[in-house]
Amino acid sequence: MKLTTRTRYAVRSMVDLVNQPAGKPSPLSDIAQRQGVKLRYLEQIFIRLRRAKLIESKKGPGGGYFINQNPKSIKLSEIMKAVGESSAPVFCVTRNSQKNCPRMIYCTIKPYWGKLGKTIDQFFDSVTLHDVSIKYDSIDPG
Amino acid sequence: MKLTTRTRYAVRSMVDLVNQPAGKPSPLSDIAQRQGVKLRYLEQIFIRLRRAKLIESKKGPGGGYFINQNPKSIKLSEIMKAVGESSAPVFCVTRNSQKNCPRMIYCTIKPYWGKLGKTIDQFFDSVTLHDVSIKYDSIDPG
DNA sequence: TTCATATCTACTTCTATATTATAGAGGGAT
DNA sequence: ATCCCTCTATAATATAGAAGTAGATATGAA
Repeated sequence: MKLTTRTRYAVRSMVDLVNQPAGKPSPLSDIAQRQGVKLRYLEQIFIRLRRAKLIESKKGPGGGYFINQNPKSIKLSEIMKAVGESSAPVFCVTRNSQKNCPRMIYCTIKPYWGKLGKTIDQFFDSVTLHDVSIKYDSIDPG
Repeated sequence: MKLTTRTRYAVRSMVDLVNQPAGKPSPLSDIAQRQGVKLRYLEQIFIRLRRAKLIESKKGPGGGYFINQNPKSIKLSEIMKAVGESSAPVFCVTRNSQKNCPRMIYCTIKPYWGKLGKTIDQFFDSVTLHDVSIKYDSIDPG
């Protein structure tokens, strides 16, 4: 049950942006260097983030990417969605592809995969960009 | 966040075994046919399940695989573990590989990936083979 | 006009998963 | 004893999707 690097880089880069001076664009090359990620790869990720309106961009010298909203208002689930990561643990629990599985009528397992997907969804919905940007205080020892 | 086919086939095949006459070995070729999975692939999965003592085997004519314990006592987490699926969403939250990530000292995200992993773990720990073998009664509409 | 930046499209490489293949070991039946 | 059925083990190959690379273009500030 691994996350893709696209997702991980996306979250890391968003945290990186949060830590930059507010309103000041960061060139992607700087972000790539700070995060130790190849610029060309990060480009593709940032285009998605921008299209999802999670970040804004400014072209030309002095340009770059920046966040123009409160990190507390951005959920991880939005970042996931922007870069195309799905929480569905199997293909058959997403709405579109239900019809493709010939077992769906009598499959006794599927409802549990659905539950798992929802559990994961709830996690991503409950954690904000702000949360993952600050030092974690372990309240519950779970 | 997809499950591998190895995991899915493992769970499906275990359910298949539950539905066979108790104590009577099922030849793997039959299971493969019923499940629509290639025998050669299923062989590898079943060896792992047997090594984990989740199932037993009998060689020779009339032999095959069978379950010799209560499906209520087998957790999905045991099946996952047997076939090598991990709930860790990123490599750095498993104990062994912690040392490999140079960011672990100051990374503010990692604790949340750890939490996600635990959440997934809890799910797999809370669902038994019996659960996924019977028709699901949706009690909570969540 | 020049340069720094983002944006877009396409292509290549890589790797884990999935699949196939080959050989062997054990055991029941005749 | 021999045969065939079954599991067991390991190796080789194929595939798909992720990861990474490249080239060309658009935009805007100085």
